[in-house]
Amino acid sequence: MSRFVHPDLKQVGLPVALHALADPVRLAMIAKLAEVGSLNCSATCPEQPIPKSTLSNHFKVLRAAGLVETRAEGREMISHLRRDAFEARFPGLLATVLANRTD
Amino acid sequence: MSRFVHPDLKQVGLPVALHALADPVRLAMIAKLAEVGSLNCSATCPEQPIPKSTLSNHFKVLRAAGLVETRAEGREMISHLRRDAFEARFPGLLATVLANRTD
DNA sequence: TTTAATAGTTCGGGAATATTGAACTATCCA
DNA sequence: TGGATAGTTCAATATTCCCGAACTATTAAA
Repeated sequence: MSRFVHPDLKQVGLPVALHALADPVRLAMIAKLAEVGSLNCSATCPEQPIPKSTLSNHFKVLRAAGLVETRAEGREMISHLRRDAFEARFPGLLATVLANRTD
Repeated sequence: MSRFVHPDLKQVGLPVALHALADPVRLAMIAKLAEVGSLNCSATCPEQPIPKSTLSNHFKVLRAAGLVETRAEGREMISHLRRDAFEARFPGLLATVLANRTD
């Protein structure tokens, strides 16, 4: 279990951020995180049965986009949105995307 | 030259829209269209030398996302943003994305 | 009317990405 | 200690993307 990479948002470009948001599974994960706050990895998963390795990859994409921060807590990996940092870098973007999401 | 497909925006999902926006070249194209109005295909192209076939593909993606409408005019293909329709489907999204774009 | 030039599309194959099963690490608990 | 749980990493497969080459359609020139 190596440490996770949480980039400074100055280094995140808009295309990377949009790409991270442009996936139904990741959108569902982010919506759930926005709703609930912090969640462990598998609880963030939507209804469909997503393999663990795929889910792990989705988290990596979300972290690389500066959307999510993950910390180890016991054997769980707890993730939460980097709301303020992301908002500071891309004002209004997350809120607009979430508002336009249809379940 | 077949006719272009311009979907009803009701059929366009948020991930498709975000995916279309999540590319530097397409973002530049859209920014230029937003600025100038209507443009032919090659004039929409950014500075870098993008191959014609690639550019053509980018337009197909933009059309599929409901962002752009293309009509044939002589031997040119004139494209313009579907501003109102896109805004009605995804309120605030295009404006927020364009506002967050750094040249 | 050919012939050439322009503007872009379509097709196909190689390059780049994404997905996922299997093996692994780390932690907790009995 | 051993087993169960939580998730990562790796490597192979599947999918998507990019771009050259060939094509269509229109305009212009010879």
